[in-house]
Amino acid sequence: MTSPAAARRARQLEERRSRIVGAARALAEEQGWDAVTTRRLADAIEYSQPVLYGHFPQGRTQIVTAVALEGFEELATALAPSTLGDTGGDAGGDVERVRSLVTAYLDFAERHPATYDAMFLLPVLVRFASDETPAVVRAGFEAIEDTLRHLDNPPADVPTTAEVLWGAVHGLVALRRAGRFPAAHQQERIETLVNLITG
Amino acid sequence: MTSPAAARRARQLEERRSRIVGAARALAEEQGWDAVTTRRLADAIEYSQPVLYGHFPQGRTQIVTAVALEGFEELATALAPSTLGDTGGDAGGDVERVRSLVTAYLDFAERHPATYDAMFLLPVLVRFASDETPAVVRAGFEAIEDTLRHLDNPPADVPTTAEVLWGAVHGLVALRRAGRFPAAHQQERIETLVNLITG
DNA sequence: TGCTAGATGCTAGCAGTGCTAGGCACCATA
DNA sequence: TATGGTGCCTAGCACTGCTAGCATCTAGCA
Repeated sequence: MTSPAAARRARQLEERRSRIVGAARALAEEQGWDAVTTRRLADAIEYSQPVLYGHFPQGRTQIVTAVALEGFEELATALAPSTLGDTGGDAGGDVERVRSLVTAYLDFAERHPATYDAMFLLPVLVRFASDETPAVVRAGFEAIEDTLRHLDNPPADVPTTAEVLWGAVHGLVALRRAGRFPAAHQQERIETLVNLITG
Repeated sequence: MTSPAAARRARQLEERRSRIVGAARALAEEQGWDAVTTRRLADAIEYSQPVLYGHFPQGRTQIVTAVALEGFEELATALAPSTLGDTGGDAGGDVERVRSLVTAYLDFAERHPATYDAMFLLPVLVRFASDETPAVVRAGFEAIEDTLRHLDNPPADVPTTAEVLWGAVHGLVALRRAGRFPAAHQQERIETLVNLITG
C-alpha cells in the first residue's frame, strides 16, 4: 500500500539519484575523475554532501560504480550489431565483422574515456568473472564471443580467443590513453589485430 | 673543484634519494600506491616531509616516476634474453621465442604489480613515444621488436605488430589485475596469443 | 483542522592528503 | 673563533572523503 505521496517521493528520490550519477559522469568526462569530489557533486545537484550518502552508502566508489554500470550497458549495445550481419559467406566477411567489432569498441572508449576508466581502471564495487557478475557486465563480453562464434572460420577455442581479443583491444585503448603509443598508426594497429584474429 | 666534504655530501644525498625511491617502491608493493603518502615516506627515511621536495621538486608524481624508470630498466633486462637464442630453425622455434617473451613480460608484471602500475597506469613525468623518451623506456619496446624481427617467419610490419603484441600482453595484465578476467585460464590465453602472433 | 512522530537535509567537524612558508640551528669556511 | 650559508624542522594551508548531531519540515492520524 503506497500512498500517492510516497510514490511521488520515490520518483523524486530516483530522479535525484540519477542526477548524481549524471553529474558525476559529466564532470568526469569534462575534467577527469580527480575533479569528481563529493563537494562538487553536492553543488551540482544543489544539496549538501550527506545527501549523496543517502543514495550511495558506500560513498564515492559506489557512484563511480553506477557510472561504470551505465557504461557496460552502452558498450553492450554498441557491440551488439557486430554479432548480427551475416555477410553471406563472401571472402571478406570475417575481416569485416571483426573489424566492425573492434572499431565499435575503440569508438566507445574514445568517446567516453572517463566512463571507460570507471569500467576498467578504477576500483569499483562489482564482482567480475563470478556468479554475482551483473548480466549487463557480461553482455559485452558475450558480444565478442558471439561475433567470433559466427565467423565463417571461427577460432578453435572461442571463449579464450574472446578473452585475448578483449585484452588486446583493451591494451590498445589503455596504452594509447596513457600516451604510451604514438598517436598515429592506430588504423594500422587495428588492421594488424583484425588480421591476427581472422588468420 | 669539489672538496672532500662536498663529495661526501653528494654521496649522502644520492644515497638518501635512492632510499626514498626504495621506500616508495617497497611500500607500494606491500600496500598499494594509495599507502604511499609523503608523510609515510618521510617516516621511512627518518626525515621530515620537506626533505622529499628537496630531492623531488615535482613532488609525489616525480617519486612515482623514479620507480617507473627503475621498472623500465628491469623490464628491458627481463625481455632481452628473448631476442637472443637462435633455436636453429627447428619448427617450434618461433613459438618458443614468442612464448618466452610473453612469459617474461607477464612474470615481471606479476612479480612487481605496483611497479608495473607506475610504468603503465599512473600519471608520470615522462614523455612517451617522443624524441625525449628516455632510452631505458624504449628498450623494452625494442626487445619486442627484435624478437619479432628475428623470427623464422617474421611478420610483415614488425613495428606495428610489436605495438599490437605489447598492447595485447598489457591488456592481459590489466584485465587480470583489475579482476576482470577469471583467475584461471591464463596459460590458455598465453598459448592462444602466441599462436595468433606466430600464425 | 491540529498535533505529533519521523523522515529529511543541514552545519560543523574529523582525520587524512599533497605541498610550502618561515625560521632555527648547525656546519664549513675564512 | 666569528660568520655566512645551508639543511632541516615545525606549523599550517587548502583540499579530500566521510559522519555525528541537530533543526526543520512533512505526512499521517485523530
